[in-house]
Amino acid sequence: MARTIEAVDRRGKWLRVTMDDGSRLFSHLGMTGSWVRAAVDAPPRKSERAHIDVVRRGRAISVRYVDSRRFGRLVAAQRDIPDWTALGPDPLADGVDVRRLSQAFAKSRRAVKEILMDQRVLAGIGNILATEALWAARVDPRSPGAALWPGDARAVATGLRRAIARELADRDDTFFVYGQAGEPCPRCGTRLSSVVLGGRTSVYCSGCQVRRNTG
DNA sequence: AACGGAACCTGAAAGC
DNA sequence: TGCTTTCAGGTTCCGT
Repeated sequence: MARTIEAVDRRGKWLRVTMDDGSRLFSHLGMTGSWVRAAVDAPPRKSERAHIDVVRRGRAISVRYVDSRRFGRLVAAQRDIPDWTALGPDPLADGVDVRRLSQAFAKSRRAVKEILMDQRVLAGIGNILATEALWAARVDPRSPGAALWPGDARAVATGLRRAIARELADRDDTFFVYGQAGEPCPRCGTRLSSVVLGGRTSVYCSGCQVRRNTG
């Protein structure tokens, strides 16, 4: 029953644990999930959904999967699952390719923010990064992908890289516009607006994020 | 195929 | 104080 973990890797919001017998474990944290290390004999914490006991350098450790909202997923499989294989490039591991972004935008009339959050285009871009990147690029999140101007893909790519870098630096969860609707735009002072796209709140500045339109 | 909207869950915060 | 409503860092499903 005991197996040896051969590799742990991440792609976008998915984590993959590969065992020496080829079996795999996939984990997605959803909105509220987390993995927490604990003593093997520690009682389950609130909202604990699963646990894995491992031996590392001779010491037993328990890793607990906690997820109050239960949107996360934990999947055991013998091979890679479609949720994993369908993922686009990972921005950190593979970089953000301007041409790929540009092509994804060009072939879709969906709002640019929804395209950015499509995990097949880039893996791991969620509401925060998409919101921050479009603000940085001065692009209105409602703009149809196919209506973007030349140079927009590059600006959005740059915005994504910056937003990711900021998140990694972790300034105590401070964002330029995410969660700041009603506050002044840090760039031009206009009151930040909010609109729902694909069921997700999208904050943007009507003053400096220009809407691209077709025709 | 593509789009908007609801559904899936719980809990913290805001509103009354 | 306490009950109700709203909202949340994500994804999937369903009807049009």
